[in-house]
Amino acid sequence: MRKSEACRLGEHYHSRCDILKVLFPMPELPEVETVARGLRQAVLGRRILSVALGKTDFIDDPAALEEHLPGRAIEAIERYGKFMLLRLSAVAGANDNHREGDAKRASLLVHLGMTGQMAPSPAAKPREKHTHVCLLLDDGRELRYTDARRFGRIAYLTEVPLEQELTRFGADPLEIGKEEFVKRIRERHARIKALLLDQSVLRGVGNIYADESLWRAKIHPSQLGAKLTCRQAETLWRALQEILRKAIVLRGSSISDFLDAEGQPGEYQRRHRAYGREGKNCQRCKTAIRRGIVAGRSSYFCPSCQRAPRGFTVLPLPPRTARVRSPKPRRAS
DNA sequence: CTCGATCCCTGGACGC
DNA sequence: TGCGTCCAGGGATCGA
Repeated sequence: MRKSEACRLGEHYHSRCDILKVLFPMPELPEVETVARGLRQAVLGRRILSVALGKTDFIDDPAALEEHLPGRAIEAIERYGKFMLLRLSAVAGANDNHREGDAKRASLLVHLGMTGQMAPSPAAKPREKHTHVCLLLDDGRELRYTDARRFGRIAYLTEVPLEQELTRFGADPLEIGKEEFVKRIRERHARIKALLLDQSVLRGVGNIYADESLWRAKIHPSQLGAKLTCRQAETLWRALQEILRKAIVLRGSSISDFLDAEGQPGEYQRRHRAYGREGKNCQRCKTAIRRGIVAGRSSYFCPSCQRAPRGFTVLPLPPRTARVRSPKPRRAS
C-alpha cells in the first residue's frame, strides 16, 4: 500500500532498449497512442499468470491487481485520452455471478504520468530501476510498468466503475467535430491554454501539443476562450487535429538524447515550432520564441505571431551562455 | 466559474 | 568530483 522498502523490486539498471522501450518525457495523446499500438502488437491475447508489485502509492487499489488480474487475458488495448485501457477477459471457468462483476470482464487503466513506461520484457531479464508492476504473461515474458516519478496511475476497474471513470473526460480531439469544438471553447472564459489542457474539455492534449497547435493557429495561450472569433477557433481545431495526426504518424515526441541503438523513438520533437524553443527564431517570422506561465505551465509562443492579451507577463530570456548544446559527445555502447 | 498555490516525486541542470 | 539547490510537470485538491 505505501512505500515500503521491503516490497521494493529490483534496482538493476539496464538501458538496452527494444523497439517498445521508448522514453517519452511527457506522454500525451500521440505518445500514448504509439505505446498502445506497440503493446497491441506485442501482448494482445496473452494471459496474465501472476502479479508482482513494487511501490504502489500510485495504484488505486494494489490488492485488487494481485487478486483479480491472474487468469485473465488481455483482449484489447485502447487509448482513451492519455490513458491506456487494457481490456481483460472474464476469469476463465468462473461463472459465479453473485460476485458482483469480479468474474466478468474488467480493465486495467494505465496513465503514464510524466515518466511512465510500459513494455514487455523477458521474465529473466533484470528489472530496471523504478519497475513497480510486473505482469507475468503466459508466454514467459513480463509486462512491466516503470515510472521514476510515479506521477502515473494504475487502476483495476470492473465495467461500471470504469464507465463512471471515463465519463469525467471530454471529447477526443481527433473525433470532435468543428462546430462542437468551437462551441465548447467559446462558451468558456478560461484561457485557451487552460481549456486545451483541461481533460474534461478535451482528453489527451498536454503541454506540448497545446503550444504547438496554438502556434500554428496564431493564438496566444493566454487568450480567453470566449474572446476567440469563430474563425480563430476553427483554425485552432484544424491545427490541433493536423498536428496530432502528424505526431502519431511520427510516433510522438521523444527526446533526441534517447535516440540510440535500434530503438525507434518518436520523431515529432523535430517538428516542434514553439514548445521548448525559447530564444530560437519563430519559423514564420524570425522573432524569438518566448516563454510565459499560463495555466501554471510553461508556455512557449511567438510574441509577434501570437498577440498577447493586455497584461500578460513574458519571462525574460535566460542568459545565453555558451549553450552549444552538443548532444552528449559519445557513449560507450 | 476561474485562478493560483500546494503537494506528489525524481532526475537533470546548475552553481560553487 | 561532489554536493546542495532549484525546477519541471499531469493531476488532484483547496481556498480565494
